[in-house]
Amino acid sequence: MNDTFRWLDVDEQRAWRAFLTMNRLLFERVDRQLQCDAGMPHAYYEILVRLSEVPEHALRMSKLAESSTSSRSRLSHAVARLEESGWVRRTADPCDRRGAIAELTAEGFAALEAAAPGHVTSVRETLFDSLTPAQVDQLRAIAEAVTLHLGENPYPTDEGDTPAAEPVGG
Amino acid sequence: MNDTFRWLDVDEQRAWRAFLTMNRLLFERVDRQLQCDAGMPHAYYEILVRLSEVPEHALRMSKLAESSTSSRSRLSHAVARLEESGWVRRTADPCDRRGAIAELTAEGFAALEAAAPGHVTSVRETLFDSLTPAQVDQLRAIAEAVTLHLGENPYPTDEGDTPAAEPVGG
DNA sequence: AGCTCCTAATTGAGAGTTCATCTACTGCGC
DNA sequence: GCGCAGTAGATGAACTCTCAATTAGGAGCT
Repeated sequence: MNDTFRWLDVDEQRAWRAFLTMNRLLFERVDRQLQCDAGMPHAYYEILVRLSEVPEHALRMSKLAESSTSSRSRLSHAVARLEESGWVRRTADPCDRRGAIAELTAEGFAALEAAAPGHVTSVRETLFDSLTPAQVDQLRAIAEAVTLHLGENPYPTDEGDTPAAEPVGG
Repeated sequence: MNDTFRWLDVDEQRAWRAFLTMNRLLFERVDRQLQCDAGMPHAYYEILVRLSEVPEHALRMSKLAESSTSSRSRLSHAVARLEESGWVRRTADPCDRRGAIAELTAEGFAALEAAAPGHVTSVRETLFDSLTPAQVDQLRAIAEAVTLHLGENPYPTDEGDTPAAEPVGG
């Protein structure tokens, strides 16, 4: 493509392929566990987590999309589904009537609390149990570097809003 | 879940969340690039890569599923689509008539060759350009550890078969 | 007011994945 | 040969995601 084009060298190839394999296995398991035990895919769990960490358990759709690294369209569909399940409620924003506010319901919070331990366990078993503390730190540094390089915030939650109440966030 | 249940500690939380953010951004870009420029999602590109690396450019469906870390069902659908595009051909296995053999066509190989540089460029830009060589090595080690811990082979291609011809594998 | 441009969010179609089910064939024991 | 369990793969429905189009409201200008 560029005049500086290079194939991946041997180390990069191995890293990329191992990374792909890890990702498929990891998210396959995490997703399946959540789907079975909590009735929702991981993307939806994340949305509930974001809401649970915000004052009033409510957030503008656009903010929620940012903080869950989700497209607006995806979020619309997701919240529609979560609303059907009774876990989220949508209300109009009184200040800007274009906007909608998604709010975690009591049932949604309860579902999250019920799902969290199983989810954390599966994350621990599939990821952290394999790694040394040094590797956990390396992984964080790598992920932060990549995300920042792509011009994004690695921790979309920390954008000036106040933090969590419960440690539900897996 | 266990009597040894623990929440994620602060370091683990940060690592997990940064990892999630990186993954979404990374695969979103890689997938979009391939979809736009080559007309296939990354999962399908991987299937073509696996076939291209194998003698005769042909493999039993079940072997192909293993080596692309894919479920059988997914592979069936995927190969059906790839067959429509004329990139893969399916023939019956003469030895075991339950089996089917997927074979990369000349058009499929050409499509792969055409797609490879753009794909490698996007992988480089979204991942490797952000990392030091040491981090590339750390990432590989982490991915290998996790994959092995889950009882799988980080490099499903290297299972005793002979290796690649062209460096198409991004 | 009227017009244009922009932002917020929803909607519907199309594509990919998963799950459960189904067909076809193999291999083994009776 | 017959039955039966197990394997290889395909299939259809349900679900999620993406993309493009659409609705609806705000902001600024004349």
